[in-house]
Amino acid sequence: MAMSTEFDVKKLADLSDFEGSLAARVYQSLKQAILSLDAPPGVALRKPEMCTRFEVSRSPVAEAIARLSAEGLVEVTPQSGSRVCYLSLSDFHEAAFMRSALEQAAAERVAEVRSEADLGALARSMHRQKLLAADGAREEFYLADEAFHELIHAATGYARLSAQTEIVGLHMTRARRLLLPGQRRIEDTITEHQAIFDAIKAQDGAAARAAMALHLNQVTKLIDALSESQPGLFKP
Amino acid sequence: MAMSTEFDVKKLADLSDFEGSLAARVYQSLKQAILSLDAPPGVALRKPEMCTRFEVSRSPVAEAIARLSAEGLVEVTPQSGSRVCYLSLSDFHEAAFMRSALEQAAAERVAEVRSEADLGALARSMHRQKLLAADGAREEFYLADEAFHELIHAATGYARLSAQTEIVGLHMTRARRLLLPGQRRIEDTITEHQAIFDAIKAQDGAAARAAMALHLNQVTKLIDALSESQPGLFKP
DNA sequence: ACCTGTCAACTGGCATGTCAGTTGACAGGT
DNA sequence: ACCTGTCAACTGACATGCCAGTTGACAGGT
Repeated sequence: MAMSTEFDVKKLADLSDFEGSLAARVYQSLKQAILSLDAPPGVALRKPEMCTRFEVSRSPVAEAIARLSAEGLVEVTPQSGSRVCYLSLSDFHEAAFMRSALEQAAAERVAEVRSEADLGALARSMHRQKLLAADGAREEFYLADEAFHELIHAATGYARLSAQTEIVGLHMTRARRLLLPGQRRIEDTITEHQAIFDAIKAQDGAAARAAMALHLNQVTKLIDALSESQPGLFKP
Repeated sequence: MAMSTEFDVKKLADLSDFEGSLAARVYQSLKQAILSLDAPPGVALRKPEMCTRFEVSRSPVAEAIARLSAEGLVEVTPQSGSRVCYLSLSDFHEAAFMRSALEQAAAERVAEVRSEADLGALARSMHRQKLLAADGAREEFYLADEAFHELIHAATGYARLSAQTEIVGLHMTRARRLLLPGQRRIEDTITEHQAIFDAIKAQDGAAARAAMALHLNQVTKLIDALSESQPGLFKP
């Protein structure tokens, strides 16, 4: 079959990699596995298996799965089972729409209210991205990419914005893992980030919004192309 | 003291008013109480009290509080207690920012993709709002107001948008309860809704976005004025 | 009157016991 | 071979038991 229905719990990150309550750590470990597609869409999440894997009881596992269910990454059928949600093109589009709405608003606001310190942090991030791209450090560039967006969220002065943006965009983040970014896409990303940065520097809110919209729309284009070349990747 | 620290559990809605699992029902009942300010900010949520009130065990109550904590309505101090979050002007502004971002994007999209059926539903909603306003039915108008916004969310075709908008805007919704809308505000609301509707009808995305921004900004203005006239309502 | 150390009552986090609904394998009839 | 009724194994939901950390009242020293 095209998609495995089993899931090796050994791939789950150890709880010691996270902090907080046991339930919070189980949640983070599972979310990481789901978003990285290590836990493939459709796979059954067996609580007893998780309990032995993490060496915890069912309580923290149940709470973690309940939270993932509330966020739409896991679907729970009462008295039957829990499984990782299938990839869905409509879920992706919806997540992309909501995330884009929040990020456009954030970029526009940051352009208007940014401090010199914010601008400096963003400039350092741009510099770092270019260095990593030149080194071909793809994994680190991915992290720097995310960090750039988080810097923009932070510069709005809204503490919860980053977390909320992540939640509404979860289905986009997961689908994005299907794309293996080549050197070309990395360079395009930097160009798009540069446009956002320039608009923020110039305190041009409308331009920052437009540049952010353009940037996030690239992922949508790539996913749409992928779904056409590989029908069956996404559920109806 | 200005704000009660006790909370009469008798004000909680019965679980039979909701559907789903016990945990889901407890969650809805508590959320309703928090958003309506029946559960005043800062009040301690005592689990044993809830258990006797709802006649359930601690499990569903714990899950409900965990979810409210994840959404930011309740703050949990491990081994100490859980309390309803205090009203915060910054939380309000943040929620208003995020909700406005999503609603502006929704209004813009609906203006562009609306069907005739969508337009008809919105027109009926406008008509109903005017009738209720003429009757002075304030509580029903409040519900019709919310329904109008939900119709716009639904018309985007994005199934989760409405729920996500509600979540990111929770702190705005709660603070809004401090405002007792007079006849004047109701008429202003209708005027603002009409502007949104007209722009959607005219398929003018930019106008719909602007009208929605203007509409939601009114609440911010009123809350800001309230916080100035009554300092101490909001925590630092 | 004011600090301060003690301790009992309370809290949330976690482990575990129990139960009813779901499901899939399988036996038996067609 | 196919349909079908049965049932055992599994699941999630909920109840309950236990423990450690927190807190506030209070006694005793200053």
